[in-house]
Parts: sequence; structure tokens; C-alpha cells
Amino acid sequence: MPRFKKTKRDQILEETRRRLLEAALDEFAGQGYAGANINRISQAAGFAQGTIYNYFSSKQALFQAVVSDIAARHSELILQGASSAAQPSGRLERFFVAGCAFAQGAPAAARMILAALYGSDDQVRGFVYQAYEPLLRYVEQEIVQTGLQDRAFWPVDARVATALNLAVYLGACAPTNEGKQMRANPRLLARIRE
Amino acid sequence: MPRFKKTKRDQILEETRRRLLEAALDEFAGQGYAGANINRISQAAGFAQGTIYNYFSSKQALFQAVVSDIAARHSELILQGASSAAQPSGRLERFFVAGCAFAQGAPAAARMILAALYGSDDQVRGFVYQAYEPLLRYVEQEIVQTGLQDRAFWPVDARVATALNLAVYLGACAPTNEGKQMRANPRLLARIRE
Amino acid sequence: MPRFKKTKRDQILEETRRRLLEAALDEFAGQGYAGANINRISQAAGFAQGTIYNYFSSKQALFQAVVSDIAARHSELILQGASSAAQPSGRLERFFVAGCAFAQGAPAAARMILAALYGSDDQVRGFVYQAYEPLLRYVEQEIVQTGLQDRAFWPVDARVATALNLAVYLGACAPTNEGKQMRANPRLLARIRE
Amino acid sequence: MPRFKKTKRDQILEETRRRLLEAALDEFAGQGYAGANINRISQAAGFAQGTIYNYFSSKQALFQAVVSDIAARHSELILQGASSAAQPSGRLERFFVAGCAFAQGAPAAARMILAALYGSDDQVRGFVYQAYEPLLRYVEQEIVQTGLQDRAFWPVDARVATALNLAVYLGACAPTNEGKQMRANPRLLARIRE
DNA sequence: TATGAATGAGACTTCATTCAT
DNA sequence: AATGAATGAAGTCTCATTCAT
Repeated sequence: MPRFKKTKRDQILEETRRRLLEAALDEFAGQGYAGANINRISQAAGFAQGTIYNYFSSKQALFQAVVSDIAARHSELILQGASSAAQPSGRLERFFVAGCAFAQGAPAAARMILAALYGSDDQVRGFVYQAYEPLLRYVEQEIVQTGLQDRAFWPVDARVATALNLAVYLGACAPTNEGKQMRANPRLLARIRE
Repeated sequence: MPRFKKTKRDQILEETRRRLLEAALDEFAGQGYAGANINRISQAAGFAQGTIYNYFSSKQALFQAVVSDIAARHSELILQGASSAAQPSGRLERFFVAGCAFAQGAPAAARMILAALYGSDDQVRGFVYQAYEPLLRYVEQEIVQTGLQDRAFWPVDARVATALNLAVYLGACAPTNEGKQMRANPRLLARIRE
Repeated sequence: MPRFKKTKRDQILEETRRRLLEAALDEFAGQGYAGANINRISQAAGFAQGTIYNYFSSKQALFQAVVSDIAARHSELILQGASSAAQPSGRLERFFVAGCAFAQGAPAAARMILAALYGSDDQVRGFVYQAYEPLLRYVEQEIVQTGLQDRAFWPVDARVATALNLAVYLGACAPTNEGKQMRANPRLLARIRE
Repeated sequence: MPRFKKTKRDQILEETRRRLLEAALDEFAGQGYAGANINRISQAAGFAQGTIYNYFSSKQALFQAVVSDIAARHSELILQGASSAAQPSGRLERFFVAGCAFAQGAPAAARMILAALYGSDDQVRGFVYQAYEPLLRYVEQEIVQTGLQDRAFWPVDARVATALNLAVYLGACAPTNEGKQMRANPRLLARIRE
């Protein structure tokens, strides 16, 4: 019984945490880290101001949690896609397809990550790099390096290749200024996916 | 004599304005628009808090001035480089070379522009688009469109081509997280220029 | 029980709001709108700087709230007094008596309203006119106009009569410069009430 | 020659001072004491920011000078008018007529004095009382007191009579809220003058 | 556990005043 | 005498955070 009760409580806690993270993602994506408002997040999630501090100890910790959450889901999706191909070239292709799928399926998350990566706040950028560390390592080792060994890719510097791939990938998510809402560039995405 | 006097005063004004713009660029590049501190800028330039308001009416106006300043110098450099080639393909090459030269010569400016473009503040992004409008038009019309007409480039959508070019170009300026300072990726730059 | 709890919270809110409004009245009456200091108000009410912004969105909104509050109590008192007489002349007399009673009972309020009316800030004056609109309409229609119809008053222009009445009434509240505190003129009040 | 030169310089000084006082009156009448902007005054007079400090040592001193200037001209006009009648009742009538003439001829001055008198700044009000001291004394002694001795007026308290007179007089200058510009009430003025 | 009133440091901005020219 | 760039104290307002309930 105490076990069961505790499980129920955990469900509530988890549900609350999830709602807070969702609201936080929207806020961070829409206002940036500096412009985000903690109280607004808690209220957008349907709670009072203070509630969020029962789950995250500070604005920074909340941001880290949001980024970790995104990175985990993002990485899982991409790794799942890329790993389903045996060859580096196939992996690269599926890497892009999966990446674009994520960018379309979770545009707010994509925007937030990009803004953090290109933003000026070192700490914020560090959180993203940290959270994406496993994915970056996979791309470099399992796609680029292996592809080079297999002679499927040209022998350019591994980091350069990684960076260029990311550049194109990120370019596909670049915000345009048409319409008020920043959004992924659909024509680019279509071209890449084709 | 009145001419001389006026010139002297104008020199002071111009010099002060220049120092303020420089300090503002450093601050905006380092802290982002929202995180930038007006008082810190004025003091970093060697003046008291209020002085900056004798030159710029608000934080926003200051930011616009900084962006316009950068865009003017950036565009001039690039147009100068690109225009020296007669063919679209040559123009494209020199466009990249000139762009990378700017990114290396003015890393803070490049960081600031990127952060603004990928950031979440619509107004801030709008300022950049506005300031870079002439350059974007040149790239699309004089390089991409002309190249398509000359059959030098493949017949992909003009906007897509523009976007992809920019993506690669911007990718070359992508911040890495090695060292505290965000900076252009030297290996990428070298590869592109080679 | 939820009712009681809600009542308790509301009581706190109401009490805080009341204390803030009182402190604001003192400050506005003593320093004028432009000279009033928001932080001083909040602290005079026993709170920290920011607390007042949990209740009023801006200095202007706070001022409007104070004026509305005064106008409501002022108008109620006067209308109650004036309406108890059937004839215009009786109403006029009681109007003055009630008005003077208010000026004596709430000297700070009277001072604030007068200063706003005679001050140079159009917006500030507009707030007062707006809040006193119902009372002004009552005086013109139920006292002046009716009195003219009944031949109880001379047939002077209705607006002139209203204005003169107000002039005398306001004159009774005119500040003298004896003592540091501006206050209603007791001798005048006595004469009028007699 | 030095005498003449000095006189010429004095003329310039006087002219500059006059222009500054005029601009200051407009500003004080339009914005109130607290809202007035010293730099704006100097520039409205056609000078640079700092010039006004060559003539007036502070904002307060400037205000005092403006009030003294007005009070002198106002008092002279009224005393001239009132003194031309031998009897208290005639003097009272001409006092009102002259006062209204002043209010119409110098509406900005009238507004400024009223706003200062009814405003909340004790110091500001003190300046006005001080400057008008001679006129107030004349009204009380030469009109009210004399009229009482002559049995031309009822034997009410001298101060009360003074205050009431002022009330009616000031009422004639009361700002209405029709139109954006605050201005003397023309119907009232016509009625009084008639 | 959730609440939300309260806090107070810190941001942007204004403007009376100074002083070297 | 006039200038106007520079100053910096002070004001309004925001918001991350706390804590008693």
C-alpha cells in the first residue's frame, strides 16, 4: 500500500514536472533564455508562481532540464534512424532525414536549441553542448570516421565534416523573416528530404 | 574659423559615438540583446551612465545603430569582393572568401549578427534583416539568379540556393565551445578559403 | 471551508490594497502627481518597493485608482446629502454642507483633487473629470437646471451657474499658507455651513 | 564710451533674460514646476542648454523669477485699476475687471499661478504667496477693511471676505476640460465683467 | 504539495547641473 | 557671454526567488 501510494504520488509529480517542462520549452523558444519569465511558465502550466520552484531550483536548472529533455528525445530519434543503416552514407542520409523530422515535429525545440547555440550566453551554450555530447560523438565516430575508413567519404578533417554537416542541417532550420513566427524553412526541408 | 571650430566639435562627437558603438558591439556580442547593460556599455566606453543617451535615444536605437554599422561595413566588403569577378561562380567564391575574411576580422560583429538572426526576439531579428536587405538582394539577383541564367548553377529554387549558401557561410562562423570565447571555426574557414 | 479560506486571502489582499491606496493618497496630496514617489508610497504602507506593482500596474494606474476611490466616496456623500432635500435650493445648500464635510473629513483627498484640477497635466486632470462625471452631471441637471425651471434660481447660463457654484465650493477648500500643511480654510467652511 | 558700451551689453543681457523668462513661463504653465525641463526652456528661448545658468542659478531660482515677474505686472495692473475708484465697492468691481483682463491677456501666467497655488508643493506655493503679498495686503486693507468701516460691506471676517473674493476670482480662471488646452472659462469671465 | 504575496536587486531612462572651450 | 558634452543621482518598473500558510 505505501508502495502503491508512493507510485501514485510519483505519477502526479511526474505529470506536473512534464507540464512545467512543456510550458518552459514554449517560453524559452519564444522569448530566449534571458527573456523568459519563470512566473509566466508556471502559470502557463496551470500552476501558481511558486510551484515551479518545487521542481527546479532555479531558472538555470529549469533550462538545463528542458535542454536535457530535448537532447534525449532528439538524440534517440536520430540514433534510431541513423543506426538502421549499415553504411556510413546511408547513416548520413537517415541522420538528415531524422533530424529534419525532429525539426518539423518539434519546431519549438529546434528553435530553442539553435538560439542557444548561436546565442551569446556562454553558459547557455555550454548546457546545449553538454546535452548533445553523445550525439555529436556518435556522428563523428560512427558516421564520419567510419565513412572515411570505408573510403565512402573524402578524407577531409573529421571535425570539418562534422561541422559542415551540422551547418547544412542547421541551415535547414534557419529562421526566415517571412511571417511573424520564426519557423523552419519548408522549401529547404523539402529539398533535403527529397 | 567657424568651419574649423565646427569640425573640431564634430570630431569629438564622432569619436565619442565611435567609442560608444564599439563598446556596445562588445556588450551585445558578449551578452546578447536582452542581457546587454546600457550603463555598462557607457562606462566601458569611458563615460558616465547617462552619456550614451546623448547619442542614442534608447537601448533599441543603440542596437539598431550597431547593426547598421556592421551591415554597412560587412556589405561593402563583400560586395567589393564579389563584384570583382565577372562570372557568378567567381562571385560566389569571392563572396565566401570576403565573408570569411569579415568573420575573422570582426569576430564580435559576426557573433552578434548570428545571435540576432537565430535568436528568439522578432524585433531584433527584424533589425538585422532590414540592415542586410541590400546584401541579400545582391546575392539572390547578381549571383544566384544570374548563375542560373548562365547555366553555371543548377536550376534549383533561387531562394533555396540563397538559403543554402548562407547556411554554409553561416556554418563557417558557427561558434564552437572550445575556449570560453565563442569564435569562428578556424578549420572550417581554412577549408572554405582553400 | 474553501469559502472561508478565500475570504481570508481576499481580506489580506483588500487590506494591503487599502493600505497602499492610503499611502498613495498621502503622497499624491503632499507631492503632486509628478513629485510622488512610488517606492516611498510602498514603503510608507509598510511594504517593499516592488509590492505596489502587485496591485497597480503603473504610477498612472495607481493614481487613477486613488482618484476613483475618492470620487466614489465623495460623490456618495454629496448625493446622499443633496438628495435628501426636495427643492433645488435645499439641495444646493446640502450639497455645500456635504461637500464641506467631505473636505474637512478628508482634507488630503480634497487637496489632491484640487491640485489635479488646477494642475498642468492634461491627463491627470482628465482622470479627475472622468471620475467626477456622475457628480457633475447631477449638479447641473438636478440642482441647477431644475432650480432654473422652478424659478428658484436666476436664469443665468447653466454652465456658468455650475461653474460658479463649484468655484465657491472649491474656494472653501483653497489652501492657505499658514502652517506648513496646506489645508481647508476653516473660517470659510464655518461661514458656509452656518 | 565705457558707459555706453556697458549699456549696450546690459541691453543684450536684459533681452536674453526676457526671452528666457518668457520661455520659462510657457514651460511652467504647460508642464507644471516638477514637469518643466530646464534644457527645453533654454532651447525654446533660442539658446543652448547651459545659457540659462548664466542668468538663473537653479530651476527654483528661475521659477521664483518668473513668479515675481508675473506678480509685479499682475499687481500693477490690478492696483492701477482698483485705485482709480474712491469707494471700496468701486474698487472691488475694478479689481475683478482688472483681474479678469489680466487672466485673458496673460492666460499662461494665470494658469501657472493657479497651478502653483493649488498644487501640492509647499515651496512652490510659498513663492507665489510671497510674490503676491503686497497685492493681498492691499485687497485686505484698502478694499475689504475699508469697505467694512464704511459699512459698504457686511461685517464678515476680513479674511473670509478676502478668501471668498479670491475664490470667485479664481473660479473665473478655472480650467475646463473642453478642448485639450486648459483655458480660462470665457462664459464666466463675460458674466463677471458684464 | 501547492500556493501566491512579498521581496529587493538591478535594469532602463531622465534631467538638473557643471565646466572646459 | 554662450556653448553643449558630460555627469550621476534618482525615478519607474521587472522579475527571480522566498516563505508562511
